[in-house]
Parts: sequence; C-alpha cells; structure tokens
Amino acid sequence: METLGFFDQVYEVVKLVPPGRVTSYGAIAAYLGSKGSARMVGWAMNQSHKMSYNIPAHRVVNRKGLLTGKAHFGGYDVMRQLLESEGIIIEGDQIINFGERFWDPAKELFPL
DNA sequence: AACTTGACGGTCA
DNA sequence: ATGACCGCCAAGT
Repeated sequence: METLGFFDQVYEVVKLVPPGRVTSYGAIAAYLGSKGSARMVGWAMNQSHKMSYNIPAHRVVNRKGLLTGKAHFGGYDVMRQLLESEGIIIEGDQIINFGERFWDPAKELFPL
C-alpha cells in the first residue's frame, strides 16, 4: 500500500535539492520510476504553494535549464531572483552553466 | 460525463 | 538547429 502519494514523493525529492543547484521535472519523474510523468511533476509544482511545507520549487526547471515555471511565482521575476540569490547566473530565462548546476536525484540519491 | 489545458520531454521530419 | 506531434494524466470547465 502506498503511504505517500506521488506528489508527496516529488516534494520530498525537491526539498533535497541543494541551494545553488537545480534539477528538472523529467529527472524527478525518472527517479520516481513509472509512477508519474514529467507533466505530473510539473503539476505537483503547480500545487506546491498550497503545502504547508516550504518547497523550493524554484530549483526545478525544464531539461534545457529554462525557467519555464517563472509565471507561477507571483511576480514576473521572483523565480529568477531566488535562483540568483543562491549564486545561479541567468540570462533571459536560461541558466548559465546548466550542466554544472544540474543536480540529478538518480545520481546523488540512493535508489528508492 | 466529455473535453480542454498544461511548471514536460522524446522522437521525427 | 527548429518545430510539429504525441504520450503522459490530474484538474478545471
């Protein structure tokens, strides 16, 4: 029986992303296996603001390192400011040096 | 109950 | 390299 829903598992992973690093919707979905798709992770982030927990949703971007979710942070550049405050450089909506900033749960975390 | 809409990503032309 | 297409499936209409 599943104690935790898919969304909860997503939130657990996101909370483990270190400051100054980012991961992607697809990477989280892959880490959680066949339980959900990247779209579901995106939907989980969409709902994350309703959670009492503090979810660092700004550390989740798309697979190219683009800030595709920025519109959901209230102000137009809130997501960008949060990332820059952690030392991440952004031009336009693109994270610079995305390869070095990328944090892959499948490689950094133990298997589920 | 049926149809549309995405914070996505892989494939193919 | 760029763009269309499509599978994914929870929520909102």
